[in-house]
Amino acid sequence: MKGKATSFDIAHYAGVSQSTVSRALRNSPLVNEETRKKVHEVAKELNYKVDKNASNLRTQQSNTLALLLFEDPTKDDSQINPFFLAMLGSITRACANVGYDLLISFQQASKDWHADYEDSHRADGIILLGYGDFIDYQEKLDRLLAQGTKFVCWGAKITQSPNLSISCDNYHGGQLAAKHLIDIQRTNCAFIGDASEHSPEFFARFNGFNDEFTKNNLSIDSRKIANAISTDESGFQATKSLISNNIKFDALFAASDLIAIGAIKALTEAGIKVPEDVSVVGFDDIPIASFTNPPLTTVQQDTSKAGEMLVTNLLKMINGEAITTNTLVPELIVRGSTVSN
Amino acid sequence: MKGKATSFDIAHYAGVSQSTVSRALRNSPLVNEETRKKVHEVAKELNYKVDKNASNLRTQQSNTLALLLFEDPTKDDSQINPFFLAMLGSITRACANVGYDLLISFQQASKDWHADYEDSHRADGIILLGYGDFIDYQEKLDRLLAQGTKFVCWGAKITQSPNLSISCDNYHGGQLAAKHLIDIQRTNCAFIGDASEHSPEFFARFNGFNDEFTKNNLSIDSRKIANAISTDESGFQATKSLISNNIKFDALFAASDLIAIGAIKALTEAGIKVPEDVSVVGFDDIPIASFTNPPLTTVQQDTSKAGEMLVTNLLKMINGEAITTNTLVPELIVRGSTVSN
DNA sequence: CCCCATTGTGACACCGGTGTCATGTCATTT
DNA sequence: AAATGACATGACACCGGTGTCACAATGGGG
Repeated sequence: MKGKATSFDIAHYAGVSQSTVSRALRNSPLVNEETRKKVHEVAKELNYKVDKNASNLRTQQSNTLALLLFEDPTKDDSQINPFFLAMLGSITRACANVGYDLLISFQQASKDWHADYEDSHRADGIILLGYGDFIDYQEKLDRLLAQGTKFVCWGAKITQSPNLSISCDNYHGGQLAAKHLIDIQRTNCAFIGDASEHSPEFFARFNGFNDEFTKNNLSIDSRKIANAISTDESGFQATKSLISNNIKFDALFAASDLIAIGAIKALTEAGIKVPEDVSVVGFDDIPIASFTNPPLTTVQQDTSKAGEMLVTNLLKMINGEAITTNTLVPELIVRGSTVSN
Repeated sequence: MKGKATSFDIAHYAGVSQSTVSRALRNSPLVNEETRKKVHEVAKELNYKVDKNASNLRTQQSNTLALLLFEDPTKDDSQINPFFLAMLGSITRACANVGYDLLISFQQASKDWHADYEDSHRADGIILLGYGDFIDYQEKLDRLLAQGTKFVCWGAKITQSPNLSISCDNYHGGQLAAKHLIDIQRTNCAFIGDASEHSPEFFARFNGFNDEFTKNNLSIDSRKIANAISTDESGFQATKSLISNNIKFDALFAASDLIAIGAIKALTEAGIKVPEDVSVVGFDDIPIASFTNPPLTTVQQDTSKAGEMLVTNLLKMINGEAITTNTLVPELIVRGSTVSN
């Protein structure tokens, strides 16, 4: 036997037509039980596998989803944001559970990525994963929308069609962090992240945090807010600049765990003790979080559920079903960076 | 315009035949420069993208690689081994660099996974990634080999065709760990991992380690060897059992960082100080390693290079070219778990 | 005994490209 | 002016399945 077996080969050996082979292999009720068995037998013997390209071409669907990962451009090229890595893992699993393949691709925001996968019929739908800043992509997202491409977004705000966007309840997460710090009486608080609508996720976290403070007749001093993107390096620099400007605080809320890790490093290097002098709260609960020194108190996003939600919602869209949930409830995980034991 | 544009639509609007469109879009030298431009113009206007299924079907290749990840069965379902996650990231990048798509799939060792992707023409080649224990898969690997499926393996020993296997020089890595411990005069050493050929990677690490000790007229007491799979939990339990058996040692070599992290936890809980009482060396240098308390001294595998090597070697195989390198040189990273500063 | 419904199967068009071969045009050679 | 070749393009078979339609065989009801 040269090359791979085709359905014609099976047909030949099973003594039926190619049509029947196709039907039998897909367990169509139209074929006789006996022929069905026979065909399956021969197929197994010849190690036959349906050619996905042919099948996809004919049915016009691929049973494949594409995952596009956008990264902070300043990131070291070999390191991926651990939160996304965790999401990637859970999305992969979620896809496997529903029998879909997953295509993965890293994208530069600048590139002409939009819809490439779905347009070329490589995937039935697309999952977009990037830290917050989707405003730059708005135009491209609009185009996807106009083209009728099926996609879901993590964290982004898509005003025209809010269902496309799936995210953790970042506002509530911010509140949780604030409540905790108020509980432990650390109310002179700094914020490291991006308190502007440019980063919708970070902004929501900040707003929840800030509103909770306000509700308790407290406030965040605007001088204690420093910008950072989601890397430990950026968090390190931002915190260092606060310290060197001689700004005092006894608590610090970081918009992400990586930022928090950088912040802890900056504090420690400056001889400021965590949590004795400054309590630090992060956001995400990345795997590293429980291994830092001290272990990081953080607002947990359940990546496992998140991945599942992205996949199931996308499939619902593809199948024209209604989407019911698109928000994930975060949870506060208290560890040693806020309270010593 | 209903549905997506096809090459016939382009042909119609550009006033040429469909054949010419196909040629023009692939920049065939056969078409006139002017028509080429015209066709590209129309294609762009209609937002045309080549249908990959049709194209792949005709050319019998997919420009896609498949990555199969095998995991330790005892693993928590939502957590992926960080080392593999890092590899996944680098493989993804390496694929992107050479213009290939990457299909990702998690597999149970028991499942009938072999060659599914390549047989069904979804991928041109397969990358197998799993921690060591490929002996169980030998039969399946043989079948892949017999079928002529193109694939590469991380870490596995494939005796019939050693080029298929790509790995870090685990033996040398073990030597590095041993040299370091001997240097700092910690020679009463325990080993946690699997010192049997059942886990080829762990076994090689142990052998390198052990041989280096022997070379220096030292030895590893066999009672100080405990089995563990590559999870922190398993490392924790194994170390705990050594301690509770009242076995004394002043150094510990763990076959992987996760094991080392579990070991440190067990030691700390038992009131044994790292590194003052026991120096701990891991293997892999996963991202967490530098954040543990104390930071972990470990043998680094350059995942970035590893991913690249897997991809380029696989492509060489697909294209029938010779493979030159299949070994990665590890490097010792000294941190606080062996020497205090 | 004829009609019609049911069941199982084969023939065939079709999905949207790619590659081969044939054809046509024009400039160059003899 | 006829022959040769280069260049540009169109027609068409083909990749390997899927879905529709036609048709044969069987069985039950009128």
